[in-house]
Amino acid sequence: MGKEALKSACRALIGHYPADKWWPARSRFEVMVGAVLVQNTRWSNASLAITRLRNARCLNPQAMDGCTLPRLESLIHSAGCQRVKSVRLASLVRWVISTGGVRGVAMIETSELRSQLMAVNGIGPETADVILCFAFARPVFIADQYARRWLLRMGLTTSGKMMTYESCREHFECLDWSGEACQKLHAAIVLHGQAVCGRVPDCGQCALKGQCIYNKNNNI
DNA sequence: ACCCAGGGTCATA
DNA sequence: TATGACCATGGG
Repeated sequence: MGKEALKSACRALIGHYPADKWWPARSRFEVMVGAVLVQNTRWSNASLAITRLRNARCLNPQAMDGCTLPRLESLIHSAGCQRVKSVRLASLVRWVISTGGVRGVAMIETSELRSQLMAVNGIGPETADVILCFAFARPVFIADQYARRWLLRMGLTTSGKMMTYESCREHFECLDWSGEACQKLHAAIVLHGQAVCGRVPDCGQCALKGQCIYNKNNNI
């Protein structure tokens, strides 16, 4: 599949799944917190935890830093893996504060910011890219499971090798879109992935109907 | 009662 | 370097 074909497929997908302000958050810090809480978890569960944090006035770096670990655990309980995620949030907040707060973080250049995020305990490639894209509007592609399935279903098999996060990301480097465009693309990929109900594509159930690009070369 | 979701880390081989 | 166990909730 050529670059132009990929671009046009992406534009088509966004056209079918237009999502303006798809990531619901009132601040950049809230996006960062949400990115950790939603790891391997449905958004509905992560969202409940965010609401509890907000009601407890802990949805800012200073307040969260003053939170004890047990209290953090109970506040984010609904997101699951609370013992793991409370430690991750604490690590994240520590880094944010030591970097000069959210304003300080925002001044760091993208590739440097990515490696600093990845150095924080609990932040891997995907969470780092989510934060870069949705909290700071940086032009990065989020190569999550939905994106990998999407590529595979369009016929991009990686000759026996497994489709890793990085190998998927490389396919989209040619896009060179704005941060806002990357946000819309990720939203559309996720929405479409959810619409076809996970592993088994069924175009009858998604908005693309018969012309679903998932099924063009569906071999999963 | 099972199954899984908008992952990442750590221990093995 | 590459799988596997583990975390743990709420909804289907």
